Amino acid sequence: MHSSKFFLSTLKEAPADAEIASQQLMLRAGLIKRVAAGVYTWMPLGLRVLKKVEAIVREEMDRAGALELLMPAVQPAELWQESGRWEKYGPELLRFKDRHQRDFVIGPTHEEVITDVVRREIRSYRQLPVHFYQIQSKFRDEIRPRFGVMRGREFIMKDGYSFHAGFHDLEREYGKMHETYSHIFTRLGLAFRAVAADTGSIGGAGSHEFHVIAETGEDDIAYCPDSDYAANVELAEALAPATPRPAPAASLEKVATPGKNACADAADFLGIPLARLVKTIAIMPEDGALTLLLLRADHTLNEIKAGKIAGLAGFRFASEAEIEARLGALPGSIGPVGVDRQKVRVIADRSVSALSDFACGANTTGFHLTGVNFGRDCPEPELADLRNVVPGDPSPDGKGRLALCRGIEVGHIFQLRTTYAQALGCCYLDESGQNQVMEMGCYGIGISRIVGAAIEQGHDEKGIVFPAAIAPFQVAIVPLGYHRNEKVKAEAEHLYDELRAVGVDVLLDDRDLRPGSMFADMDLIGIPHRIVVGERGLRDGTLEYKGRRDAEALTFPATEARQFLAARLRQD
RNA sequence: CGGAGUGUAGCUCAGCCCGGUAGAGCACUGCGUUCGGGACGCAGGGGUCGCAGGUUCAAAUCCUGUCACUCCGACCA
Repeated sequence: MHSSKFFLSTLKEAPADAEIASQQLMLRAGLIKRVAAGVYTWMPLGLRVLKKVEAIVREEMDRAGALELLMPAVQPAELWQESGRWEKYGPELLRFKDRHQRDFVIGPTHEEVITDVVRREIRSYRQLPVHFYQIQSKFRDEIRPRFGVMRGREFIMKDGYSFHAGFHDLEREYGKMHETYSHIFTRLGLAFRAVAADTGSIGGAGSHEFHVIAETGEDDIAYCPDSDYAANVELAEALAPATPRPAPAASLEKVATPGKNACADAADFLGIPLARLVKTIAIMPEDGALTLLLLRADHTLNEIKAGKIAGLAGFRFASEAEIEARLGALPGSIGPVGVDRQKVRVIADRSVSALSDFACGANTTGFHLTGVNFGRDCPEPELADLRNVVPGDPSPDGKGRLALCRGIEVGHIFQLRTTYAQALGCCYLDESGQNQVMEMGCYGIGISRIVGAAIEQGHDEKGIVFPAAIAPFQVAIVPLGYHRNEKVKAEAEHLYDELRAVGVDVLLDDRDLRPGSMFADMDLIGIPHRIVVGERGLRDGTLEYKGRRDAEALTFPATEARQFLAARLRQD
């Protein structure tokens, strides 16, 4: 490709509202253009990157035996009503009516459509297993689209769905996909980690997320540097403290703490560490029975864990009015002492149960209690794992301590089991002629998000540093004086033809620009290898090479260009 | 959904407080000089100041409404 025939639209300055490096660089390099909030056009340069990501994903999925198909973005409401998600899926699901006033959605995912296809097509266990996948645009009406293509509303996803006669076969396919995903992200040149993830209501160990490690990631990942344990913080278990609760030493006292509603203020005022103050979070389960959750003030509530406790599914936080009506005090002054256990359920994180002589709200507005002890001052609470793990917590696999990092979720594999197959009646006849519900797995990769994640992981002050596998071009030829010097032009074109002939993806920058502008552009758009053809070098028959990450350029004989580059490209 | 803020040229922004008929840098067009890390000179093109009302002799500027976008919060006890 010649630059003059291509379309480069680079900017010196990033648009003001771009927040993170990848978003700024994608806009500056002209990979994408914003059309609306969370909606982007992929420009020719960006599309080349996207296509390379797609190609790798497609190749590995095909190799794993999955079959590509293409489902519609527009889906009839009936399917969503049948699965129950027409009601369950919130405002993220974009709904609309056609000219006949029939309800439709723009697909945020395709479990319903694929299950509908399979239930119509497959009758017998002899036809199973099958695994279909597609690479296609999705739409989710995110509350707050941000970070460019990282959390866009319209985005491109590879989504695959497998169907099985029996759970064992699903587990086999799941394992194969775990492996396939690892291959894919390795080939893409990304630093990633596979982490155990929440399985929601389905339960079991059947869900892993693949995260690209990056500071700007939106997920917290807990991992153990001394073992292979890794889990999303949503899921990572906070083990019960190993040390038993010390015997009570202090007496119960009620202390006025006017205006000290925030934990940090109250602890400070009482002169105790945050870890000895217990905060009380009032929630309202669906049955309307007020429930108090007790956490150490230095810990934070994990809502997913809380939602899994029997009776608490679908809870919401209690309102100030509800709290005052049931407990007689305002939030910030509530606690477990003196509440009527017949009417109010009290659940403590296991770390709270290991405390003695702690402080908490007094259920009198503006007062705290100190020297509180379970058993003595109030009944023992129910115990549960309610909190998010923190760095230094023991690893759940017993092999060291946890550390935290941030990750960008680029892949997710999930054992759906029979949830959708059951709802939609997706069945087969087994060997004995019995009707059985199919076991299902689903496997997603955020294609467009990967481009952002790769840039988040690979950039410097000059711009993008693409992994070789997904760079828009492998090699840039920058001729100095293309329009003034016939020799330079001839040598550049010769090299271009030579590289093209052996299948190298090369961009020849034949624009009539000053050298600095061309260098800056080639660096900004992240091309891994650069060859400079200049009058100076040609006088003694040399060209100049610089890798995108290299500090210095080096020269080599022009006659050896092809071999020289072949060696460099092999190292990618 | 709550809070805050921003809409002026393709991009980054000034002008608004204190009303007087729109600017800078980059980008773009032409000519010339330049040509190994985002050149310089001269001459140009481009904006109904988000939109709609209102106040005023006069509105980018003041007032009201509206739309769009951005940020923060939604672990608060």
